[in-house]
Amino acid sequence: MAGGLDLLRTADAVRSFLETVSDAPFLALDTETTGLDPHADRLLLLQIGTATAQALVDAQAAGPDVVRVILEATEAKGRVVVLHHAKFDLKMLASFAPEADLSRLPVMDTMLSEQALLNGRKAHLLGAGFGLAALAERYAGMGLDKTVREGFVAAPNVDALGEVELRYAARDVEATYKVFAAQVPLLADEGLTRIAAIEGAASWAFAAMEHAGMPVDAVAWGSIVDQADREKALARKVLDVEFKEVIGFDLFGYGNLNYDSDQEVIDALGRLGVKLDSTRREVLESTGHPAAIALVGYREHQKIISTYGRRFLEHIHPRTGRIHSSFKPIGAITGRASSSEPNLQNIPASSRFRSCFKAPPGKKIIAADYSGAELRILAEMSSDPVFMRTFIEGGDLHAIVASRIFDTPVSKTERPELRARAKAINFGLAYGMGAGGLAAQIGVATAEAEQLLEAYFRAFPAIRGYLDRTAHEALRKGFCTTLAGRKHWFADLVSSGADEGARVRVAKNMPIQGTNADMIKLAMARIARALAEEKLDGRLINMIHDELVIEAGEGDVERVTAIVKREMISAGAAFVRRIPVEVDVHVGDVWQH
DNA sequence: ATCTGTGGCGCG
DNA sequence: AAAGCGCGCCACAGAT
Repeated sequence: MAGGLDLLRTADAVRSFLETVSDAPFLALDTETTGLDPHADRLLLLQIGTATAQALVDAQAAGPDVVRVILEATEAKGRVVVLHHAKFDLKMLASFAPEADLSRLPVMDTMLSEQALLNGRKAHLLGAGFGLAALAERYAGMGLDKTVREGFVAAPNVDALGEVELRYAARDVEATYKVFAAQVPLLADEGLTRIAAIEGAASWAFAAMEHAGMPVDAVAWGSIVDQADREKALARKVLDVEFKEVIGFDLFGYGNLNYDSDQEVIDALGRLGVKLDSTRREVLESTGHPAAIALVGYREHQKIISTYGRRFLEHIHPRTGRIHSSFKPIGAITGRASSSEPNLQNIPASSRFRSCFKAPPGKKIIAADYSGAELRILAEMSSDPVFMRTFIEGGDLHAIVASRIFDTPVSKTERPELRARAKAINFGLAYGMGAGGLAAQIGVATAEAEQLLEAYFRAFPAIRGYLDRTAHEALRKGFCTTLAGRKHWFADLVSSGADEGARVRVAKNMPIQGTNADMIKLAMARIARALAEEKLDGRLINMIHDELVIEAGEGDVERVTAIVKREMISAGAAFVRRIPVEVDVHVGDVWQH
């Protein structure tokens, strides 16, 4: 239908069209919808094609069969389907064709590919941004007028669309195709083909996860907030007494000090003789002053009320009754995903919060997390013999490290305080922590922390050698890489004024944190695929960096659990090849470890 | 009345 | 009172 702007209204017509482009190495796909909410808005158009021929499909007329036709066309030819910001279209398609197995669609995503290509070197871009219009301009010299989109929101059906809207819809497919065609050699040159494939494959898992949402017990959650309200009021009374000498009171007996204002708090504490230039918790606690201690308690209640208060519950969707967070698959420069509106990756770890996420009747919640992922990755990368042996034979790494550094037997019961120090070093060193930081972390003098670090690296020279080598090499090359080949360039850090120390710490940490992200994304893609293939009642509902949360039907929970564990381990083993990857699983009625 | 940057803090 | 990394959300403060 090149040139023309006819609408295809049946799945058969789409099949015929796809036969005319069967020589194309890949297909581009896009949708136009009446809005952004897959649980409320509708699919209007589905556009598919190449750089030279695009079909516009009246989605409502053609019906969900059109998705099956597309799946068949890609599978027969072994072709990928390219989308820009696939997660959005896939969510819309999931509502449109609930019976279709979208995990079978071999997706590549031009937006995620671009983010992988520019990770850490965005600053040099003139037309910055990852929107399709920006990419079309950069790669194909095509101008796209995104304001046309408003026409779709107002349209009751495709017949209400004008020539302008249809032409725009076709150009989006043309642009997506051309952008990807231009990205393919760039991805190959940078060694990012594998990463782009993982991101594309995981985009359905992210889409399905957002679409499913998290089940939350609003009543139970509300009672936590109610309790925090009461405790905050009590804490305020205590604070008013502590500060009574230096503040005023209103007619109702309330102190006029705003305990949420750092400035006012610092001033008031100063008048009590406590001189501070920060109100961070450690600082307040270190003073030992009862007013400062009381502030710490007040802040805990205030944190619950503000960040995890009733506004959190406003994210419950009116139609599904669940919380549909928004995930950015590449949300961090390390390659980690991030979550927002609401952030489901920083729910307080205590069971009183987590147990509010309850499985509906007949379902269970599976929580599966990589055990000690970052230290295993460090062991893999450094080939440290003690780390490797400990993970291979199974043993308490923190205790073994402590025994070596302190030259005395340590276990969870024997000298546990030394084990705790070793644990702090183990985690801190991978991020480039210095003696000062370690001293603060474990509460010793800086000189003592220096000796500890020295003892640590004497005992594990391979760790120091690896970290120094990888940082040095990264700074020389201008980028660092994960085990799967994900790259992070330092250009943006440099232009933002980060000193060499900061860049060294990123160079040490990003490969570790980012490899963990590579692993779990590959696992997510494979899990979504396997669960669909086995027709099991199981779906991803959350991911928290090294943990996956799955909702499963009671009858399938054992098979789902086995698949989740198997795929997480095998995905980890794709990159961590010489160290066993372990996954801890917990099954229950609520989200818990 | 909004916008932006900062400090603080929840998570891994 | 941050020279341990990565996020997002909140309230405040100073700006427009």
